[in-house]
Amino acid sequence: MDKTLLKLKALADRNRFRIFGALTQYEELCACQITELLQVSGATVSRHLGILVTAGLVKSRKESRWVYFALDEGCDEMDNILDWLLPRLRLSDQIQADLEVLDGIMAVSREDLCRQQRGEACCPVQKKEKADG
Amino acid sequence: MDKTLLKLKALADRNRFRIFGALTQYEELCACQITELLQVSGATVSRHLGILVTAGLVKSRKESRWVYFALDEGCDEMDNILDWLLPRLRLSDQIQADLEVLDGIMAVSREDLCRQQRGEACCPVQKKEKADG
DNA sequence: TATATAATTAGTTGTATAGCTAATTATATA
DNA sequence: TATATAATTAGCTATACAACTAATTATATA
Repeated sequence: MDKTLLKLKALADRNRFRIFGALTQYEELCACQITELLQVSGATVSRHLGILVTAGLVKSRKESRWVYFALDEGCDEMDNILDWLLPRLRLSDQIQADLEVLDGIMAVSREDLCRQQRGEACCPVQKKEKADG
Repeated sequence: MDKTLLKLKALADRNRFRIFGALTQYEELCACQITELLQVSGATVSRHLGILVTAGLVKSRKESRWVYFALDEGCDEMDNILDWLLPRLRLSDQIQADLEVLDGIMAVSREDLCRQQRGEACCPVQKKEKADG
C-alpha cells in the first residue's frame, strides 16, 4: 500500500494515536508500560505496536524478555510529521491525560507493573488512579 | 472526538486520500468530477466529501445545482499538514495517476460528464481511458 | 533441564464503515 | 407549474478491523 496512506491509517486509531503521543514524551517505553496506559490486553497492544512499526513510525528494541518501543525518526522524515502532530498532541485532552497517567506508571518498576497486570497485586498499589494527593 | 484524530481518520481512507490529493492540484472540483475520478457511485463520493468537510479539511460552495469542493486552508493551519503531505502526494503512484486522469476529466464539460455518468453517452467519448494518443 | 514470564501470534466475535441502490432535496428549465 | 437533474440522505450488505482469550515463542532463572 501507499506508504503515506499506511502511516495515516496507522495513526488514525485512538489507541495507536495515544501510543504515538506517549512516545513523543518518553525516549522509549516498554510494551507492558503501554499496556498499563491503554488498559487493554497485552495482545491488543502488541498488534497495535506492530501496525505502527510496519508503518515506519515506531521502532522496537529487544532486551532480554522486555521489548522497548520508540519513535522511528531515523527511517523517514519523521520530524516533518511531528511538526504537524506535536502542537496538536499538546492540545489533545486525551494525550494530556495520558501523560499524567504515564507519570505514575513510570514510577512503578516494570516487574511490579507486570505482576499487577497478571492479577498478583503484591503491594498496596491496588488502585491505579492517583490517590488524590 | 479529538479534532486531530478526526482529520487523521478522514485522510486514512484511500478514496478520501485521493480526493484530497486531487484538491491539492485544482483550485476546486465539482462533485461529479470527483465521482468520475474515483469511479464509484455519486452517493459514496458525497459521503466521503461530507467526512472531509466535517474534519475541517475541505470546504464546499454551492452554485445553482452544482457543488464545488476545495481545500479548507482557512479553517485550520492546513499549510502545516500540507508541508508533510504535499511531498508525499507527489511520490504516490496513485495520486500521480489520478492527476493524469483528472487532466482528461477537466477537458470534458460537467454537463457531458454527468450525462455519461447516467449512461446517456452522447458523444463518441465511450471509453474513459485515454485513447492511447 | 524444567518452570516462569514478557511478548507475539492464532482464532474468534462484535462493531464500524465503505460501498451499493432507492428515495429525497434543492435548483433550474420546459 | 410540472419535469429534469445534481447532490444528499436513508437503508442495506459485505468487509475490515479492534478487542478478547488461548496458544505459542523466546528468554531468564530455579
